[in-house]
Amino acid sequence: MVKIMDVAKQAGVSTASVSRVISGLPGVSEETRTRVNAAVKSLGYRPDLAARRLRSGRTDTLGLIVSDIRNPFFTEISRAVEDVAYQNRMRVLLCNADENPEKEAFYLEMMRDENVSGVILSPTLSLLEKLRPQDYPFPIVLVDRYQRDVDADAVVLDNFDAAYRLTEHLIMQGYRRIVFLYGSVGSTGPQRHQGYLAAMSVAGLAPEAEPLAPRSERAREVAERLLRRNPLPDALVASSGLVLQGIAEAIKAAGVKVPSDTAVAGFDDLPWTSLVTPDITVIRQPTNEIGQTALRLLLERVALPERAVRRVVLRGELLVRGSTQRRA
Amino acid sequence: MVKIMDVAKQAGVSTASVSRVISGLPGVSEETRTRVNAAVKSLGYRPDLAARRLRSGRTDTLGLIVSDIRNPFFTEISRAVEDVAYQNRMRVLLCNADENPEKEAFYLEMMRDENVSGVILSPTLSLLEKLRPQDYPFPIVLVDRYQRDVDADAVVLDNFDAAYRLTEHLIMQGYRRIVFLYGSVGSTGPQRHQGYLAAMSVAGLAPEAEPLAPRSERAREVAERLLRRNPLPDALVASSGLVLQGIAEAIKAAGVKVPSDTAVAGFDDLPWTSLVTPDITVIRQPTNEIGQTALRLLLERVALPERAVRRVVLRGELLVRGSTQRRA
DNA sequence: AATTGGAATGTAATCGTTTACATTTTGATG
DNA sequence: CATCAAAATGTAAACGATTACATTCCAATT
Repeated sequence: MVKIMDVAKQAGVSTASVSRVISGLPGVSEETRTRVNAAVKSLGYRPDLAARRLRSGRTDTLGLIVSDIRNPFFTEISRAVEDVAYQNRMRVLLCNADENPEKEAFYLEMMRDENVSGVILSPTLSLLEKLRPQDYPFPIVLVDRYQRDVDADAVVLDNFDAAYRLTEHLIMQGYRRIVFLYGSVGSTGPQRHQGYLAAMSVAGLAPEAEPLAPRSERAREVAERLLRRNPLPDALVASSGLVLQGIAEAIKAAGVKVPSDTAVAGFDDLPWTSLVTPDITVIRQPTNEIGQTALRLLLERVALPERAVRRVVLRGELLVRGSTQRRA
Repeated sequence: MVKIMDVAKQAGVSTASVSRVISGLPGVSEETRTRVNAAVKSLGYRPDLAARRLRSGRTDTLGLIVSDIRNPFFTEISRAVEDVAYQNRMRVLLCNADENPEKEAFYLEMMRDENVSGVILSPTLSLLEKLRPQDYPFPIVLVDRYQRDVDADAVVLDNFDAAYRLTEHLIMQGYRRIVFLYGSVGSTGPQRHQGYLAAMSVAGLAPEAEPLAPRSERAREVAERLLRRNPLPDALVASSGLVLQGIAEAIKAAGVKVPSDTAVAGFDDLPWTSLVTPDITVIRQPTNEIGQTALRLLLERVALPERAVRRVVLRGELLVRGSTQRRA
């Protein structure tokens, strides 16, 4: 393995100069710079990261802990983060907590050990409720999930507003008995539930909501039960892509006509929502922007640790499609 | 920051003993072991990874470079790999090459710099064609994509067989003019194409295939063109989930009846394939098994670098659904 | 009681950089 | 040409662990 000393000898300079050149520090003559670069290239020198990190205390590494990598929402965010990090030549440690607080804790410890510069995190509710960012030696940026008393930068959807508009849309289309199915273990589900309640209340309609575990199987069971009613509910609204999938399965199994028997709407513009017949009205989340913004916030925070906490709230986009056509 | 020296003092032993205890090495009395562990706990000591890696040359880190994280196939594999790694308390550096050879090269260099113990890689075709695993200081396990003359462990689907069986199924259902749409820039597309050709040839049918760039938009364009024909093709078969999605979009836009006008089938059991009407016949890849096997192969290779190269070929599962019902 | 071998423990060198500090060089100025 | 500040360069001390090697301890054996 070729070391910095070999490069120094080859270039006829000291190791300090070599270090300065490869780290892009100032105070090196143009002459030495080119000599060193030549030596580096000719010897194929690559600095030892471990040594460098040990001495400098820096790692140029960020952590990204998502709660479920299989959820396309987080996949998109990961890609966006990854992409911006690549442009900044930073490393990203991507971890999948699988909605499991134990794994989550393990990975946060790992981030500490790895001495990362910062972490982007979509916490489980259990963590969110007790999270104290100041207990960690690195800044944390929350994505997707967030609670008002947590003292960390965050970038989230305006969940209340999005659910409100989605519900409002259904009401304007003539639907009345609108049932809201939401994942109750996260923080987004309940927030969206509030938006739904508000819209129903403003319209003077009676709300009916079904909290459930955020698994598509559970959503399917609940939806199947609802679809055995007589009369059928006017509309079923899902608080997430997963719940929406469960509803779609139940609808297909029950042979219910959409939207004439029952309308359907939900969150997350997953590819299949526009492939089924009829295609489904959804709130699209700006995943790309969420990911990019999160990384930007994190980098800024790393640069200015004392700056005030910032919260970026993004607006969802209502994509009106066939599943919520105006009631005859 | 508390260092190994502090722990040693607290426990009344030397740094060497502390090191042995925390590394789980033999040759330490039960007595010291408990004393050290107590000191570690009471001081909240965490060994410095950089120092440890510098001195020991080990990193306990694996690399996973997928070609497209947004593709659910790779997401599933990532999750499986992650999961097994978590159980083995190993770190995983997950990178997304985005089907971009430049990014891919960058990440491979990064793996070298990070001194990882091994890498799981789904290479772009461009890399696969010139890949020389022996040029890298770490073992490489290929997933999904592979070529016979590459000298690396690999775990892949039996692409030929899967495409053969899928085509054969269509033929037995009474379809004749079966068009195969496949991504021609990867290695899997062409392999599946071969399976299709073989099945058609055995049945004495004239093959017709459309090579295309592996983007759903391209697949959609091609499918739309095919669906303007008169008479319509008997069946459209996709070589991947992405291509299948394009076909589904085209079918929906053209209002073609499936399977009475044209049948549809493809690869990858994506959630939406069973949500659309009719649901679509596909080959399911054992993603979980692929990921787990890849990691297992890698760990074994790390342990026994000289063992002969191994190639695990897994069988796809044919899921027969409504889109290929027997021709009237 | 002396000897011996193995286990337990300790000492100190080492991993390959970065960087504080000291030194030399350079070019401008009086 | 002496002086001086600024720029360039070099020397050597960190960084915090692991580990080769030396030493001590202990019980068993002669």
